[in-house]
Order: sequence, then structure tokens, then C-alpha cells
Amino acid sequence: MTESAPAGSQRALRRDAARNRERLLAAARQLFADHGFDVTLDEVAHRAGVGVGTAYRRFANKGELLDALFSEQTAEMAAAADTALTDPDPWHGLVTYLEMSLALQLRDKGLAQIVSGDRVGVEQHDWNRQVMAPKNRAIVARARDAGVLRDDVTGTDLTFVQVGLNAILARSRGAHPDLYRRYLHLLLDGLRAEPGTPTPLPVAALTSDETHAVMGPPITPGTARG
Amino acid sequence: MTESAPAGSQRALRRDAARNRERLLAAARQLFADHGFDVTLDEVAHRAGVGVGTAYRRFANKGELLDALFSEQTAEMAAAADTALTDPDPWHGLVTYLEMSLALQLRDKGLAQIVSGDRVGVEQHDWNRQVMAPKNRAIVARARDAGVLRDDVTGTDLTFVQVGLNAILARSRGAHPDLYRRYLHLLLDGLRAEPGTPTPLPVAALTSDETHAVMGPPITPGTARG
DNA sequence: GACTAAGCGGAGGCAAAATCTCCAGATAGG
DNA sequence: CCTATCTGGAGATTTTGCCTCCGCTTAGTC
Repeated sequence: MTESAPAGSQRALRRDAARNRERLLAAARQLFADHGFDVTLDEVAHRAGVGVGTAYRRFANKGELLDALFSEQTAEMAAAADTALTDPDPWHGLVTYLEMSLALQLRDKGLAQIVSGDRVGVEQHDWNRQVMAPKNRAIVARARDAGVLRDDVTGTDLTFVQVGLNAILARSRGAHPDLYRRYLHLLLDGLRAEPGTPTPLPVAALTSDETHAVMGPPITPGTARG
Repeated sequence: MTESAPAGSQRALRRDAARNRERLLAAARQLFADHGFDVTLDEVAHRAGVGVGTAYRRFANKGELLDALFSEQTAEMAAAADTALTDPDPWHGLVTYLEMSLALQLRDKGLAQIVSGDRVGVEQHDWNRQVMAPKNRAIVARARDAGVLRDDVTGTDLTFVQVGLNAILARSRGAHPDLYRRYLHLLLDGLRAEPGTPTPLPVAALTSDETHAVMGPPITPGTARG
């Protein structure tokens, strides 16, 4: 792979350059997980043990580095959803999906920011819309059809549930890392189809389109990618 | 009040100065409600139709202006809690407390930031700890004693419930202002004492002290006050 | 109506943070 | 041993927010 001929695109990297590139990616992975996306490319470079110049020669800007890490960060989320969909027990699938998803977000602050629509770029937004939203819908539909979930719940609810729990997660991360699970299970008790009368909800769920508009890239100046 | 002799503290303000002071407070009230606490004193001055210099002569810094508004912002919250405590129906009291509290936070982004422990100063933190925390405990205790609330719920839960809902509120504020109520009521269904078996919660509630440590002023550089 | 203490406006100084550039020297690899 | 490639990190640049300074204006008094 190192010496492969440039397949029409770029020259191959010199060996030291390739090594540094890997170091940068590893450092970024670590720093994004620990501190979220507002770390500096300078910090990443320092952590990787290379100069800032090297970082900027390899990745034009922070966004590019972020994109290089994007797929591996989100693959885990998608896997968690797929696991849920193959769980023989639809309710158990739903619960473990939320548990796994949030546990990942506990470990990786950057991932939490993506899921919460915090400081996302277009790419992340598309991923939410095109990959995760259908999975969420399917997970919910399956549980609802099995009669274990209130039937006024929709796929978009999973998005907002995670936004809310993420806020708790963000505050308690340091001292009480699993506090969010308390509120997750409280909420799950509210989501479960009970034999009694399900109190009607006062507000309708958002449609998929509305959700993605709400969660979409903030129009904040700076175009969020910079 | 305008011409009152300086009661041992300061000189009385000239009439134009007093007028400008009021204008500044009104502008700040408005801007903090609309955009939260990260508005600059320059913006407040501009909105008030006075120069920046005037703003800084009247309030030494942003924190001081904030403090001048602080009591009126928080009085409403305390009133909502007191209303809840005098409600003949403890469950209804709890529900309307959360409804009112969050409705206030919908109207006032600055208040939302205080409640969520976002960018608070010492004063706000003390208020949470000394004023609101006991009220929260009382509201919960009353409902629990009446048997309408799961008995593993504590006063600190009300804090985190609001943190979570606030995050939803913050995202949906523009297009779907009342979306948070959907999740509030879902959660309330989980909080209510059901005749059936209450699923045990996997994580204990935080104590008051732990809560205030978690929600406390972030140790962020800049001392959060300005 | 004129005098003065008090107040006014807003240009701009200052500082912190983040992004990215530049280039003299080091190094891989033929 | 030669050169295309890569390296480090000082610092230029930009952005953003906080606050000060000072020449001019005005309220209020004698």
C-alpha cells in the first residue's frame, strides 16, 4: 500500500511522511474523543509529536482531518443500530441500542457532538439523515409492531432522547460518568407500552424532515467547518 | 426615588444618567432573553441606544450588569416552585412546576443557561444550591409521600431532567418551540408511580452535594464571570 | 445665562485564541 | 552523494471580546 503507484490521484508519500500522517490521525482520534472537536490542529500536532507545519501540510484544515476520521467514528454507531435490529427481542434491541449508542458517546466526546448536532458539518448531517435516521425508524417500528412500545413514538424521538441525555452526559462526564443511564431508564419506563392507559402526549413528534432541519448545521457564521 | 438622598452609599444619578441606566437594563433583559449571556456589553449599549462608554460607566463589566438582572430573572423560577408547593394535588404541582419552569426558560435563554449550569457565575451557583435545591427536594418529597411518584426519585433528579430537556429546547427553540413538552411528558410517565412493578433504576441519584459539584461553575479559564 | 460637575459617545488600545504560512535546514531513497 | 520531499515552529493574520480614554455635551444650580 505504501509503494502503490499513484492510482490516477496523488503521489505516494515518503515513508516518514506516511508515519507522521498516521501519528496525526491517532492523536486526533484521541483528542477528539477526550475533548471534542474544538481542539486545535496545533494541539493535535503537538500531541502527535510533530510540528504544526507538518499537520497543515497533511491536512489543509481541521475539517479535512475530521473527515478522515469521520467514517470510523460513525461506523460504531451504525453497528450498534444493526445489532439492535437483529435482536430477537425488539424491546431489548431498542434498550441496548440506546445503551450502546450513549456508551460510545460517553467514550467519545466528538461522537457525542455529532449525534447531538453540535458543531456538525454537512457531511455529518448527511450521515445522520441518510444512514442513522432510517435505522432509528426501523428500530422503533419493530418495537412498536411488537406492542412493547407506545404507539405514538416515532424514529425521530430517538434523536431527541439522545440530545437530552447527551446534555446530562456532558455535565456529569467527569465525576459520575454513568449518571445518564438513570435518566435513560426513567425515560424508557415512559416509552414502554404499559397495560394501563398511556397518557396522551401533548405535542406530536417531528417528522424526519423537521428533525433534520432542527438538527442541521447551524447557520452560525464561520460555516461550521473552517 | 430619583432625588432620594444617597443613603450612605452613592450619589444620586443625574436624570439623564438614570434614564440611560434603565434603558441599558431593559436592553440587557431583552438581549439576554433572546440570545443568552454571551452578548457583549457593546451590543447591549447599542441596543439601548447609548454609547459603550456609558454602559461601562454604569456597570463595571458584564457580570455586574448580569447581577443587576439576576434577582428578577430567578424570582419567577422561585415563584413557580412555590406555586407547586401550594398545589393541593402534589402530582399536578410537580407537573406544573416543570411546565412553568421550562416555559420560562423557553422565553428566556439566559435563565435557561443559569438553570442548566451553563456559564454560571458564583452567584447563580449559590442560588441554585441555596434557593432552588431545597424547593426541588420539597416538591419531590411531597409527591413521593402522596404515593404518586416513584419512591426512588429525589430532588436532584429535577435538576438533571431540566438539563436534558433544556438541550432539546435549545435546539428546537426556533421552529418547534414546544417540542420539549413531548419529552417532558414522556419522562413524567416514567416518573409516575404506576400500579405495576417499577423497573429498578440502574444508577442512584446524586446527592445534593454531588449535584452542585457537577453543576457548579465550570473551571474554564476566564473565571466565567468576565 | 453662564458656570461646572456630571455625563456622553465611540474610536481604538489591549489581550486571548485560533488559523494558517513560510522557509532554512534535515532526510529518505535512488 | 544528490535532490525531491518533508520537517519544525516562530510568527503573521484574523477574529472576537473587553474595556479605557478624552474631547464634547448637558443637566441643574446660582
